[in-house]
Amino acid sequence: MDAQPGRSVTSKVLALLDAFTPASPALTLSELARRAELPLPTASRRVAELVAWGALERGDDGRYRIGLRLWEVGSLAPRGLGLRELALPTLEDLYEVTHENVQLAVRQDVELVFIERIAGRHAVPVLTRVGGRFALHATGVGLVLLAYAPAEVQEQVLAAPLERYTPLTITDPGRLRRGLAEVRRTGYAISDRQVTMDALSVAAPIYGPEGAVVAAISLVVAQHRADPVALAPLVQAAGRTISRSLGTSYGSRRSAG
Amino acid sequence: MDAQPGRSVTSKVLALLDAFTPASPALTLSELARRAELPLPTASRRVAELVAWGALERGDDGRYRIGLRLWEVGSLAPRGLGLRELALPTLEDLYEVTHENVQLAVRQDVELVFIERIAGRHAVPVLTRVGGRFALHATGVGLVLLAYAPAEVQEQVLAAPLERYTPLTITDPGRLRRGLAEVRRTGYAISDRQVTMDALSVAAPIYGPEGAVVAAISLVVAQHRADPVALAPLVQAAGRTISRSLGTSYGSRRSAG
DNA sequence: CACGGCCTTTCACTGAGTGAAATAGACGCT
DNA sequence: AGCGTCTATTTCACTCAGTGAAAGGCCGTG
Repeated sequence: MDAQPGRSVTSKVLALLDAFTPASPALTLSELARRAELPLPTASRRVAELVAWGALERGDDGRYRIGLRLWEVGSLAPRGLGLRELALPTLEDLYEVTHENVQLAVRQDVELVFIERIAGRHAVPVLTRVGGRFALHATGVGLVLLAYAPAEVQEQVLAAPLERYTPLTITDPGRLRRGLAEVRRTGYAISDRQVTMDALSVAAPIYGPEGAVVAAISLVVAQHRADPVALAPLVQAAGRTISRSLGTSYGSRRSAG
Repeated sequence: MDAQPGRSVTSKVLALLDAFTPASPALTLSELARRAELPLPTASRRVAELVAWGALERGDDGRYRIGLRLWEVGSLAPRGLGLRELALPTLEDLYEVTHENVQLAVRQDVELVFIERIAGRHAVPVLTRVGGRFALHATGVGLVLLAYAPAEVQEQVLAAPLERYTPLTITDPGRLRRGLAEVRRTGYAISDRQVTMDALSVAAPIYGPEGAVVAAISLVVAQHRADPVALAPLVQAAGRTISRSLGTSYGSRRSAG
C-alpha cells in the first residue's frame, strides 16, 4: 500500500459497504474498489467473502447489490425496525385522522435518518426515502431532533454552513438557535416551506424510557392546507402515545456518537 | 487459535453480526465472543471497529445492539425495502378490501424471509416478524416460493426432515411434492392450519422482469372465516399488480444461493 | 484473432492480527 | 477500606492472513 500503509481489514470491509448509497445501490467490482479506495484484487477478495456470507448479492448484470442477509441483520437495529414496529400503529392512526404524510425519524450524528413513512397516494409527494438521510436544520423532525440533541451536536450543526433548500430555509445560526429554543418551549416544531416550497411539516418529539428524545414524528402537509399550529396538538399526542409504548419495551441506548 | 487456525478477519466480523438474532438482539461482549467463537480480546478489537463505524451500538446497559448505520445500509437491499416500497401500495389495497393480515416474503436459500406485514389490529395474531425467517414447507408464502424454486432447492428441502408445527403440517415428502405441483397448476397456495391451528393462509407468486418468481404475497385469515379458495383470485390479482410494477423498476438479480 | 475491459489467481513478502498474560474497572460482600 | 470476582482492555513478541505486482482467464467487439 502507498498512501495508507496498514488500514485494518475490518475498515476495508466496512468501506465496501459504505460504497452503497441510495443513489448507487448497484455497483460493479471496479466501482466498488474505487469508492472504497481499495486496489482491485483486494476488493475482489473481500467482496467474495461478503457474497459468500450474503451481505452482498451479485445480480445477473454482474453488479453487486446489498444482500438480503444484511437487510435481515439490519432489521434487528432497535432504532430501525424495532422502533418502527412499536410506532406503526400510532403512525397509522395519525394517517387515518389526517390522510397526510406521516414520518418517523431518528438522529444519527448531525443528520437524521427516516425510519418510516406513511404516504397516502393523495398526499403531498415528499422527497424523502425510508433509510435515507437529511440535514437537521430544515425539516420539522430535524428541528425537533436538533432542539433536544446534546449541546455539542447543536454547536457542531450551528458551526457548519447551513445549506439552503428554499428562500425560506433558515441559514442564519443565530436565528436557528432562537428557533430551537422556541421548539423546546412549545414542544413542537414547524418547518414552513423550508425544504420545498410545496410543503410544510409539523413535528413532535418521542421520548425514550430515560426521558431523552430518541425520535421525532411529523405530519407533512401541502403548503396551502390547514393551519400548522392547529395540527401540533395532534402530532404531539401521537408522539406521547409512542413514547408511552417505548417505556415498556424499548431497550435503552446511548445517543449516537 | 485451536480448531480453526487462520479464519479470515472478514469471517470473524461477519460471525459477530451473525450472533445477533431476533431472539437475542442485545449481547454483551462475552456473549458475542462465545457466539462468534472468538477469543475475547479478538472480539473486543473487532467490536470496537464495528462500533466506530456504526454497525453496532453500545447501550447504556453495556450490551451491544445492531446500529442504525447497518440498518441504513441494509435498507438498500433490493429484495428488502426496495421490494417493500414497490409492493406497499398494493399490500395496503389488499388490506383495505379484506382487513386481514397481509404478508410479503422472499426466499433465501431453503428458508423464507418476511419483508413486510400489514396487520390490522382486529386480524388474527401471527407469529411472524418482519425480517424474520421461517421454513418453506408450511406457510402459504413458503409453499409458493418452494413451488417455483430451482429444482435443487426443492430437493434439498424434500430431503431434509420436515418440521411439524401442527397435526396438519405436511411432513411427508411425497405429499409435499404433489402439493407443490398443485400450486404450480393453480397458481396459488393454501396453507390450512399447517402453521398454527388458528389460521390459514392463501398465497400467490410475484414475478420479476425475467419471469422468475421473486417473492410471494399472502393473506392470513382466522381458520373459521371465509373460504380460502374464494380469496385466491384476490391474492393472485395483487401478486400480478406487484409483478407489473416490478417489471418497470426492479433491477435484475440471481436467485439466492 | 488480436485487442481491451474486467475480474481472478499466483507467488513471495510483510505487517495487521493474534494469543497469553498483565492490567484496569466495576460491583458486591464483609 | 480491603478483598474477591467478573468483565473488558492493553501490552508484547510472534506469525500467518492479507498484500501488491504481475500473470492469467474470460468475455465481447472490431
